Amino acid sequence: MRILLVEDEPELASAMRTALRRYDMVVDHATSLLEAGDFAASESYDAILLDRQLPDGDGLTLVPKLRARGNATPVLVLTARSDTSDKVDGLDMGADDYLAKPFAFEELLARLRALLRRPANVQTQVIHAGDLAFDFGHREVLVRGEPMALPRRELLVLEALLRRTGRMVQRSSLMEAVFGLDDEIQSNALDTHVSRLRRKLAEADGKVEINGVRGVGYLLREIS
Amino acid sequence: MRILLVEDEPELASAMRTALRRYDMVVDHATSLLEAGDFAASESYDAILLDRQLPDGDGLTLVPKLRARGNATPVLVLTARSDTSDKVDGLDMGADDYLAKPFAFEELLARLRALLRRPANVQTQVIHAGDLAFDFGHREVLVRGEPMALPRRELLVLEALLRRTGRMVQRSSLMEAVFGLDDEIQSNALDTHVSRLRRKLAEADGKVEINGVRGVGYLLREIS
DNA sequence: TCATGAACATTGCGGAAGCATTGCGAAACA
DNA sequence: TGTTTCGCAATGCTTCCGCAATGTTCATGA
Repeated sequence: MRILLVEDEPELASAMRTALRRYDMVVDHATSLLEAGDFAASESYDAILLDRQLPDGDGLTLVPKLRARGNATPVLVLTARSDTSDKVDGLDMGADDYLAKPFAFEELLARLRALLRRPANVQTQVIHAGDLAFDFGHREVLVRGEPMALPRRELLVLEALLRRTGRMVQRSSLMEAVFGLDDEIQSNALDTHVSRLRRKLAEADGKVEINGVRGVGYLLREIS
Repeated sequence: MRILLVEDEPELASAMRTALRRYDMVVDHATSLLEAGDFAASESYDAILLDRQLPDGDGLTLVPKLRARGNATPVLVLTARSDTSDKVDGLDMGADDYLAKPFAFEELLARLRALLRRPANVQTQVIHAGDLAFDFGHREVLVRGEPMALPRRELLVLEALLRRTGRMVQRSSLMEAVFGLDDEIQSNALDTHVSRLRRKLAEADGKVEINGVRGVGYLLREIS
């Protein structure tokens, strides 16, 4: 579990960090709104613990920014103020829960657990063809739901072909997708990979086929 | 929005009902645990407002029953008691939020809105694979019911893999889960942990296996 | 239609890159 | 302060990859 702690008071921050670590959480620590925004943008967290009183503004203002960026990370807001209208603000701005300081650490933990209970599986783009599913985000090929191990280069070939299922992919464009720019390949390495991929697909799936077209390139086709 | 209100005190119940209606919520009203259970089983609600002090027992006991039936309706617990340990109880039993009486109606509404915004809490607290059970609430691994001690880093690896049992977990994503940001690991530390974890799993369980996939990452698989 | 050459297909091989495992010293923890 | 755990580096091992050799297909032209 990875947590972003946004708290400028050094003592409290350090105590919380230690306590959270005791529960096997990996904690990143930001001390300002600005820093917090950067962290949240560049890393991915399971939850954010957010103090309101920060040197460069009200922590709450971070929440709508995150949401606008499509970041749905659960946010637990910590604050010294505890009257009702403040709570309402926090929850209405898209925070997920609210905890008034001072708090018992146990309660913090329990609330955190409640937030983390939600599914953590990030949805990524998946392309289907035949009985194949290619999960781009996780760089994984599934055959009828079962993962199939593929070497890196073959995976790249398959990816490039699947992105244009049923249509031609130029040889040059395949080369670029598989080898990039830096490698200067001077053999039939590409053909080799295509060949090996073909065999594996035939064994595992049998419903897709890679056709070569002389002088042009390759295309992947579903066979009926 | 359809709400189930579980509250035996007639006056309070009536007031809440009226207030909720004003916000266009459809309210069903139960006055006992038994009745609440029936309602929840036969109808479907967007949220449940649950008093703890009911004529036939502690309202909280309803929550695990619901969850066991696969009912993931958000539950907001209302109670006169407000010390920390009670709150922890409530949240750990699967309730989603907690509000101490007396409360401002505005806060109730804000918390309710926050609950309704959440994606349904479907994920269990415990993940099973082979003879393993990973209890997220208590941060503990059980092998055939017996607790198994694991160092922090290995536990993090296992957790990350179990959250996607049978599917790829990218190396980078594992690194994040295990080390976070601040550590700049420049060795094969991750491989080390995976290796040690492998050995322990093989000894203790034998029904799960961690497969490495070159250039991509790892996946945890149940072996048949 | 057949000969011919060019482009693609397949397969084995050696070097290399990536992973697995283990011991060790330092750091964290109790 | 004794114990556990962690990061690291050294070692051995498996897999992968580019290559080249060989086989196959296909278009072309006589």
